[in-house]
Amino acid sequence: MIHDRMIEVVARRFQVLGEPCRLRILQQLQRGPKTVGQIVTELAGTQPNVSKHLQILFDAGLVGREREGNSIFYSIADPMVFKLCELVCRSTARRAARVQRIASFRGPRIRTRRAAASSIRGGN
Amino acid sequence: MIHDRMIEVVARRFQVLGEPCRLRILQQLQRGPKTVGQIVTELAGTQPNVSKHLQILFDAGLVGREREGNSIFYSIADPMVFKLCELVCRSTARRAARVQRIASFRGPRIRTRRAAASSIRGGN
DNA sequence: GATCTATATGAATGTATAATTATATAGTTA
DNA sequence: TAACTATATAATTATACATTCATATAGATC
Repeated sequence: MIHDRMIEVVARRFQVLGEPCRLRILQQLQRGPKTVGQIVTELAGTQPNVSKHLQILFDAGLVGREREGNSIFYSIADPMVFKLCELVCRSTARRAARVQRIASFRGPRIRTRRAAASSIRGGN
Repeated sequence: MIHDRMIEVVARRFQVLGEPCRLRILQQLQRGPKTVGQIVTELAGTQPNVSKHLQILFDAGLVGREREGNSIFYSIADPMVFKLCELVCRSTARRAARVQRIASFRGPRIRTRRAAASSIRGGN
């Protein structure tokens, strides 16, 4: 059970993780610290864009940074993110299997009462 | 390690969870299935808004629904979300403790080289 | 079938956010 | 100090998204 203020904080965290670019950055950092330039190169993004995503990740406490000469090294500050991703991946896989079996289904408007009664929770 | 296509899927999941209203809805459903009307009342939101959030949660496979007469009962379809929230909460608490100790810190621009060398990862 | 209740959906609007371009800043080296 | 490298930031634009209001739909009851 979560406080009302805490909900906003948790939501913000999820929101920060809800961007493919940022997940890719985190994935890259999983192997070890990297400079902005390295990330830009490997991700084939623009430097300002990557820099902003890194700032957002930093503000969220997900990555840390350290200057070394001219470069700045970013690194994973909270390995929790990988556990999160693993959980989501597992659940996604389960869901994919379910969808395969049950096939696509649009919503309750189409549904007859009998169909509703016979279907299982989470049924699409 | 995650596929490139999978990253988009995972990001979408996080994005769906990155909305306070939706987290509140999920929290309500944790105690058991509820109708849209019940959720609207307890959340003090508008009916169309809650309905849309429910649709998004449903499309993401996080909740299921079943019609019962005139009402539609929504329920948790994937309890994984609560594990996710728990992980985030724990990590947030740790981070809060750290921030307390280190105090506010704006970014690397202000930082001298010495400050950078002495600080720890994730240091704000 | 008309009306009522519960829920979903479409259109309009405001707001947040990602991407891009141009520029500023910090540190290094000559 | 000037030029150079690496990174951050400001301004702009485009797009996605949440919210609201009005309305449509499905089922129940009369």
